[in-house]
Amino acid sequence: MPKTTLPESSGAHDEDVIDALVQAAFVTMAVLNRIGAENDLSLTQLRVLGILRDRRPRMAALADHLGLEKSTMTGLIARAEQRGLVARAPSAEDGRAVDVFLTRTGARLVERLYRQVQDALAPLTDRLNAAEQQRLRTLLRRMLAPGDEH
Amino acid sequence: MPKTTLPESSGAHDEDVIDALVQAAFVTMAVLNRIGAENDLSLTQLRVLGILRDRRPRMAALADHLGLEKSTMTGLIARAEQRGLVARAPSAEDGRAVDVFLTRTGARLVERLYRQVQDALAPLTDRLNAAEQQRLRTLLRRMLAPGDEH
DNA sequence: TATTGTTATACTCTATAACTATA
DNA sequence: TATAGTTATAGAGTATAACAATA
Repeated sequence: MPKTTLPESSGAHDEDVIDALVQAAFVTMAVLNRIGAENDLSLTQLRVLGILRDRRPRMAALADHLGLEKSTMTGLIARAEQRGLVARAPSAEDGRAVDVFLTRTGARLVERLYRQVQDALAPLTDRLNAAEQQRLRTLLRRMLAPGDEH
Repeated sequence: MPKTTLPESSGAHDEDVIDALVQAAFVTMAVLNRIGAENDLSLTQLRVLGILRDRRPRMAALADHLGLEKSTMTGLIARAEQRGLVARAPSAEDGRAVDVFLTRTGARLVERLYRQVQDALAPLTDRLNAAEQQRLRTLLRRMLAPGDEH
């Protein structure tokens, strides 16, 4: 039986794969969090921008995607809009709905953020050689694969 | 060149290992977040409890470990204390310092949370067979290994 | 009636700055 | 003087409840 799951539960235990996964998640999120902070963005704002990178969803779809309430999205998007990163426009199809999308400025920022994330995480993945990276990617993808669960 | 890093950047791209890592991190954090919410705990509170599982740090050490300000810790611990999960006691060695530790109730909760996390993530890791899980664990550990970076 | 989005309200998380007490 | 912790304050993120407009 492993003794640790929460990331800081100390060091020399017989961790299982779940412990390693949780630890990797915390390390990764810490990096994303730092990059966000350096750009005055919360993790949630980072995610919003990531979604909008290649989509133009409605408020409700955004909230759904993030697992947040509609009312939370209103504030989130309002703040991003005030900063000129995103914009809102009434939907053409549904008079009640509002589309959200990146501004030019927002799109440029997203590309910069993407490179920053790559650069910040590369030192970690580079501890593995090319073949190992490939194996890791394959395993993670299979683990995250949607649909059938066996 | 991969087109996605931020987790919701859509589906069928030629993701590299960093993309897979980030996606895995978001999925894992979503699970932790949900379990926290089901127990009325934020991710940060979850981390605090995890640290205290086998430690009795001072406020400053806790803040350091979490990458937060001392003043943030004060509120965090005060709220956990009001709920009876942790307690504070003046340090024996340093008249300025305050030790933090789990109460009996807090310790029981941590064990329950640990099992919940295991149960919630098992469906993901179980998509891999035993040998693959072992390989994944090894790769993640090597990637996260502290110290020498090659 | 049901859905989309916003507003009002309240609480947690977070940082900065100023403070107290001890070292 | 420097360090440990708290308090005061302010802003972001979050949810719930009530609401307006549209479907």
